[in-house]
Amino acid sequence: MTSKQEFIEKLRNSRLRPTKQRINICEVLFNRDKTFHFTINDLFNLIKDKTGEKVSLATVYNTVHAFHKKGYLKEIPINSNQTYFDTNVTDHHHFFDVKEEKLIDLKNEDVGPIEIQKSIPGKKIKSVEVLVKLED
Amino acid sequence: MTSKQEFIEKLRNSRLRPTKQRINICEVLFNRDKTFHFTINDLFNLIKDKTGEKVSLATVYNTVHAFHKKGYLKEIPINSNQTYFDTNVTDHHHFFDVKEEKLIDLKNEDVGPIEIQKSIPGKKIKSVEVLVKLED
DNA sequence: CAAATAGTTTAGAATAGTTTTAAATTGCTA
DNA sequence: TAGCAATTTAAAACTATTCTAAACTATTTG
Repeated sequence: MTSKQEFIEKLRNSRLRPTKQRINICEVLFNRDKTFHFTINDLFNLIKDKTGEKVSLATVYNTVHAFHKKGYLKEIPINSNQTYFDTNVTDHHHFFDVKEEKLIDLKNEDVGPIEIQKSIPGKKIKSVEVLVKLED
Repeated sequence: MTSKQEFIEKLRNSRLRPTKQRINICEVLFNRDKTFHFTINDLFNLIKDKTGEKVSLATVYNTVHAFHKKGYLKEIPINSNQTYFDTNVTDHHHFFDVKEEKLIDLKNEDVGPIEIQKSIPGKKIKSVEVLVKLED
C-alpha cells in the first residue's frame, strides 16, 4: 500500500511532474503486493477500471516509456505483437505460457547462476534474460 | 555449398512445393557457412540483390513462417520493432548489441547448463532462451 | 499428355501496435 | 499571479505484419 504522496515524491525525484494521469498510472502499477506483467493495452484498460478516470493512450505510452527509462519498469523480451512490461525490476527471469500468452516470474535461484564465458571487445553486458517457453 | 537440387528435395520432403521463389529464398538463407540472423525486411532485400529476382513481400512472410513451422528457422525473442530469425536452429543463445541492433550467437557452452528448478503443473518446457544485452 | 485440382504467388487493402503532431491544458517558478 | 515549459490529448501518421482474392503454377489424374 503506497500512498499518493509517495508517488508524487517518486515522480518529483525523477524530474517527472506529478500530474493526475501519472499518479493514476502509479496507483495501478505500483500499488500492489505482487509483481505485475502487462501490455500497454492492459494498463490502458485497467486505469479506466481502477481509477474511474480515463487517460489517453498516448499518455500511457509516454508514461510507461518514461518509467522504463527511469528504471521503474522492465521490458520483457518476448516476440509477441504487443510489448510486455514488468513492475519487478530486480534481476529475474520468466516463464511464458505460449498458449495463454501469460508471463510467470522465475526467481534467479530457480534458474541458477548464469555465467557468460564469451565476451565481445568494447562491449559490456547490460542484462541477462532467460525466457522459458511453456507448452501443454 | 548446398545445391539447388538439395533444396528442392528438402522442400518436397516438407510437403512444400519447390517453387522458384522458395528455392531462391533457400539459396539466400541456407547457402552459407555461418549462421544468419535476419529480419523479414533484410531477407526481402537480399533476395533481390543475390538472386536478381524479386519475390513479393507476402511470399517472404509466408515462406519464413512455413520454414519456421518446419523447424528450419528459429525465432529470436527480442523486443524490437521487427522480428528476428536465425538459420541456426540448434540449441543456443544470443548476444544482442542494443546500439547496433545486431545479434551474435552464443554457444550453449558459453552460457553453461541452465536447470530450471521451478515447474508449472500441466505445462512442460518448450524452450529456454538466454538473451544477453550488450552496451558500450 | 491434357485437363483438373490444389497449392502458391502477388499487389494491394486491411489491421494493429506504436509514434508523432500540434493545439490545449496544467504544473511550477519567479 | 504571470509566464514559461512540461504534459496531455485526439487524431493523423507510420510500420510491421496479415489478409484477400485473383492470377498463376506444380502436381495429380484420367
